Formats: sequence, C-alpha cells, structure tokens
Amino acid sequence: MSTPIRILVVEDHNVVRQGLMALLSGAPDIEIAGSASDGHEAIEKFRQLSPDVTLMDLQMPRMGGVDSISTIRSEFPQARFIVLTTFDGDEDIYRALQAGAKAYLLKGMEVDELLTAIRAVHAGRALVPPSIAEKLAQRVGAQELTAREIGVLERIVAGRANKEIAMDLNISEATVKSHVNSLLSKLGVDDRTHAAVVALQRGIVHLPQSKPE
Amino acid sequence: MSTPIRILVVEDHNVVRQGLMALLSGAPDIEIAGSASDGHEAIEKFRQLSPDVTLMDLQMPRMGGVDSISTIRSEFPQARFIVLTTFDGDEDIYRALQAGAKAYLLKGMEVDELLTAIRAVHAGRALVPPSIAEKLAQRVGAQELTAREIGVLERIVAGRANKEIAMDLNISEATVKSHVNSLLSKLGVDDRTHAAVVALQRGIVHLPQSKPE
DNA sequence: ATCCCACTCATCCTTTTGATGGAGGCCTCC
DNA sequence: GGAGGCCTCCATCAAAAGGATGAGTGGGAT
Repeated sequence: MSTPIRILVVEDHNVVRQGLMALLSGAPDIEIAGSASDGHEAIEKFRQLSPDVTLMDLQMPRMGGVDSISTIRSEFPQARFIVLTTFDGDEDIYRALQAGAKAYLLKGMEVDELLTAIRAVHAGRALVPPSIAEKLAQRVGAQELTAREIGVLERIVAGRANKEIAMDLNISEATVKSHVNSLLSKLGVDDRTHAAVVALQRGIVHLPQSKPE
Repeated sequence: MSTPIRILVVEDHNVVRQGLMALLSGAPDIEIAGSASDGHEAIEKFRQLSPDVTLMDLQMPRMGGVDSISTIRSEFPQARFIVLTTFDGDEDIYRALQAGAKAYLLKGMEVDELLTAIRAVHAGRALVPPSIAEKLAQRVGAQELTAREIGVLERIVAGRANKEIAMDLNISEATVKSHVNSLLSKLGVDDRTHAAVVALQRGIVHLPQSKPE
C-alpha cells in the first residue's frame, strides 16, 4: 500500500466542511492534511502543508476559491485542485478551470465520483464530468463581456439605475447606456431585469449576501 | 445511558448528505435512522422510520423542505424538525418556522451548535440562534405581499415584461402595473430590477435553476 | 349586513430604458 | 503604421416602466 493522498479541504460552511472531512477520512488511501474556511486561509495552509490535492469550494467570504487557486498556483505551479461546489453556472466553471482547477464537481454528485476524481487528479489527470463539460460548452459559444460591461452588469444586479451607475463609475449616462446595450445583446436578453437574472444564473456575478452567521 | 436520538437526514446533495451522516454518527447519543434526498422521499421515509428529529434542507428538487414539513406535520403533528440550510433570507426562515420547524440553523454554524440544537429539539424545546432571530425580526417589520403580488414578482424575477405577465396571468397590463406598483412600495424599492434582487435576497422567490447533475 | 381587502381595470403623465448611428481617443497586436 | 477592440461620449426616437388617482367587483371576516 502506497502513501495516502493528503487532502486540504477548503469550505466555509463548518458543518459541510467537517462532514466532508469525516466522509473522506473513511477512505483508506486518503488522509486529511488540514482545512481552511476561506481563500486566504487556504493559501496559508497550503504553504504549511503542501497537500497533494486541494478540495476547494467557490464563493467564500474574504477571498473566493478562484482567486485562491490562482494565487497558490502562481507560487506552486504543480498544485492540484478540485473544485467542489453547488454552483453550476458556466462562468463559474470557466473561471475555475481557467485558474487551474483540474476537476470541477458538484456537491450533488456521488461520493464515489468524488473519490475517483481525487485519485485521478492526484495521478495528474484532469476530470470534468459530462454534465459540467456540457455547461462549459455553452460558455464557449457565448460572447465575452468586457471588464466595463461586467462592472455595469454588477450594478444592474445591485438594482442601480443608469444615472446612479454613471455617477458611480464617473462616466456619462450615455456611456452607461451604450454599455448596457452591448451587454444586453451579448447576453441575448432585452431588458436589464432579465440580464440580471441571466448573470446570476450563469455565475457572471453573484448576489450580494447579507450573512449574519 | 438512554436510547439514542434517531435522526432522519434530508438533503439533496449527496456529498453533503453523506458527510453530514458521517459527522453525526460520531456523536454517541445520536443514531442515523435514515436519509432522503428530496421532500417526497422525506415523507415516505418519515412514515417508515418515525425518526425523533428530522434534519431538513430547503430548496430541493421535486418538493422543497417547507412543503415536506407541512405535509408530515399534518400527518404527525408531534414531528420535530430542524432546518439546516445555507439560505438566510428572512422569508425562508419565516416560512420554515411557520410550517412547524423547531429550529433553523445555517450550515456555517459550529457543529456543536448543531448537536445542541438536535438535543434541544428532541427534548421538545425550540432553538433559534440570535442571528436567525434577528433576520426573522426584519421580516416581522416588513409588509406582506399578497399571493398575486408574489406571482407577479416571480415573473419579474424570470425576466418577463409586464405585457407578458399580463398574458401569462390572463389579466390586463394595467392590473399588472398596479400589482407591480404595490409590490415595489412594499419591498421599498423603486424599480423592478431592484425588486428582483431584493426578492432573491429575502428568499421570497428563488432563482430558476438549470441543473444538470 | 357591513367592512375590509385583494384583485381588477382605466387614464394621464413623467421618467427610465432600450435602439440606432455616429464619433474621437487609446491601447495592443500584427 | 494600420487594424481592431474597448471605452468614452453625443443626439434622437420609440417603447416600456413607474407614479398618481379613481373606481368597480367579490370574498372573507366581524
């Protein structure tokens, strides 16, 4: 029997994180090296522990999973990541793989699939399930939004009017309208409300959360 | 030592559900009676197993947690439920407690808190953490939307125009506008896009999800 | 029976939004 | 240097949305 695969679990929800650790520690060839509850802590823990595989959630406070993966990989290019999340927006998937994740799994998947993915990624292979690949394909066909358009879109989702967005970005309302127009056509919708919903579904932007916890 | 508390775990994400079960089975006074992955299955399992406490997620396919709790309680009024979810919208909390949940916890809470809640609820007490109580208080102060207004709001979130909503509901556009007007003022916003966002944040409606899984 | 309220509809008016087309400055890539 | 893309701005027009007000209907509660 070879040495176990050492895992770093990064997940902000305590109950889920500890449940995950309890679950994984049941596998004979897997060992929990440590855990973190946000992207920053993940970076620190990675430096300390040098895990074989890092299981990473997206959407965490302070620093999200994508930024965390990017940062760690710039320092440790050989680092291997599996994204494990509930979000299946094509943009989330794209950004995570772009950042260097080797696998993208949903929490709804079978535990066996997760274990298989851990072993595959540890062995240097990538693993993207068909359902995820399909989502990703959607994104490939879609048109990219520019940085400015995303900025405007974020404010649309925040419920701001064009005039407010203009003041916020220090540009004229006419310019805002022009950005709105182009992003509407890129998203394939014809009003801002629909644009907001599509942006949330695709994971281009996320709902501002007012968490107490 | 008394008999263990028998738990039914209802959660649609396999990885989380099995993690949760692994986690809870570590507690000496707790026993996993069974599990379900949606509201319908929860009803069946409850009838079969008569668990002491049911741990229930909201937002599941087929039938959500609230409806499931309502149905089970109409059949077994003494059934005890703990809602364990990531959603902290005041409307979610309100509806769950309304349906008869005895505790409402977030997945981000400490595992100890979860165990404490299970024991409390099993002992017949209710347990709502301060952060949740605070959220709930917000909802008490807020104005209730009528059924029709919620119907309109759902369609606003779906990105439909007033004209479409009117056709959809078989009413005139003028009437839709009138509903929109009243719901805007009740939600304290001044345009439909903002209304959509607030509705999502508060949990009055949820994003239509295009899950592959 | 009466009152309240949700639901329905209409009209008029203002504001916002979306659609179109054009234009200049700036950057990077070739 | 030129091409293309992005960001910026403008004017104008049409459509949609929002605000204000008034009013009729029916059901449910008192």
